Amino acid sequence: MVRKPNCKEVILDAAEAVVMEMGAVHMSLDVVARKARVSKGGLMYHFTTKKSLLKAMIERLVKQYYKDRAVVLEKIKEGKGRLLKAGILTALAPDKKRDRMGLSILVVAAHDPELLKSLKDAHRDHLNELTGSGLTLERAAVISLASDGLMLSEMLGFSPYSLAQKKNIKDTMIRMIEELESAA
Amino acid sequence: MVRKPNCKEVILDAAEAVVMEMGAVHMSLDVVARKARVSKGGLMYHFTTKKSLLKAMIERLVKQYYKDRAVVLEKIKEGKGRLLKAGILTALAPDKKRDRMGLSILVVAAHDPELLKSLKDAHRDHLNELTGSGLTLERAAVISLASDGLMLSEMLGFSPYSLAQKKNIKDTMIRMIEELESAA
DNA sequence: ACAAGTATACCGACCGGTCGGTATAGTGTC
DNA sequence: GACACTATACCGACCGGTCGGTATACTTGT
Repeated sequence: MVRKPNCKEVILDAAEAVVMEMGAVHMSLDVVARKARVSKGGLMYHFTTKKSLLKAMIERLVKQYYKDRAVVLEKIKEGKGRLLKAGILTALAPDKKRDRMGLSILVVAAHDPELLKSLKDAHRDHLNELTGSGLTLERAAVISLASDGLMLSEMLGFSPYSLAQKKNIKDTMIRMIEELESAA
Repeated sequence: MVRKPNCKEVILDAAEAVVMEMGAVHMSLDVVARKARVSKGGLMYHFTTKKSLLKAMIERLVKQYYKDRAVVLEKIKEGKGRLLKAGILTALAPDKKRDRMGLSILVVAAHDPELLKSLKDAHRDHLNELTGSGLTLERAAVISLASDGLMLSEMLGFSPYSLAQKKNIKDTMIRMIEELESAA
């Protein structure tokens, strides 16, 4: 009987994988346990209820979210004029993690929307940080909305854009905001 | 035994209401039937499987989507210079229907993501229509992304913006794109 | 005009299976 | 010996789907 050093993380990963493969509704505890190569008892040992598993999923996600945001804020602070560029680049960056993020949000939203509260707070915090860094609410919102839009697209498997197109789109947005910046 | 004149529509409405109230996962056939004041047998008469109900949900939604798009395209065609304004205004318009739309997408995505295909096609068509009307892909993408972002926000109950703020955001985006327009 | 037949629209009990959760006895590791 | 599990059995609730039956509306032969 091998002790798993970070069993919780393994289970969380498995849960995400299950959602990706079978859809949010079909994420049952048995299936997750099997995927994580853990007995059901083992799973229940770490997460006493399904709700606690779901909660852990978004909590891990929110944690990652804040970590990413710290990087953005750092970039914004150091390069004053380029703050928007930094913000948008990060917001629109194609990220493997973002896909998983979308999936986790989807499961939780489907099972128990109330659990999204902490994510909602993180989202609002992000907006506040952006505006606090000298951006007007509107410009921050544009960045935020574009980021959300891209996430939704990836999350549902939409996003008809090629990688090259995505780059062009990003460039366009940066130009748009920079022009606005200099006009103000 | 009263015959309902448009029973299918009533059931579809009920399904959406159930999702809104209890979350996507808890949308069972029994609950939907009860909500629609139809017996389970009655529901199964109209929708032989749950999948067919889900399919009907997004099909109705896609139909509405195309109807809305027709209006936008009309506006774009008549006022050449203001095409972007018209497009963006419609894309960002706060719409009660959009909320239900998001919810329906959420259920279907949770149950059987494959069923989203027709919506995906509609989404792509919309982009093609925008680019076909003289917009570059990038500008069309910005409109599209912002629209998606707003939908995601509403869909998950995010969107910390007040109505006045939303108006400002829209104005900002319009200004941004108009400036880009004149610069080109 | 009306009975007979047929298609349509709907009811609600029921079935097999799955789900979240509980319980319990046992096992290797620190 | 506490901890971190495995393995398995079980429970009640609920789920999607079936089925036999019934009420209503439309057609048709006479």
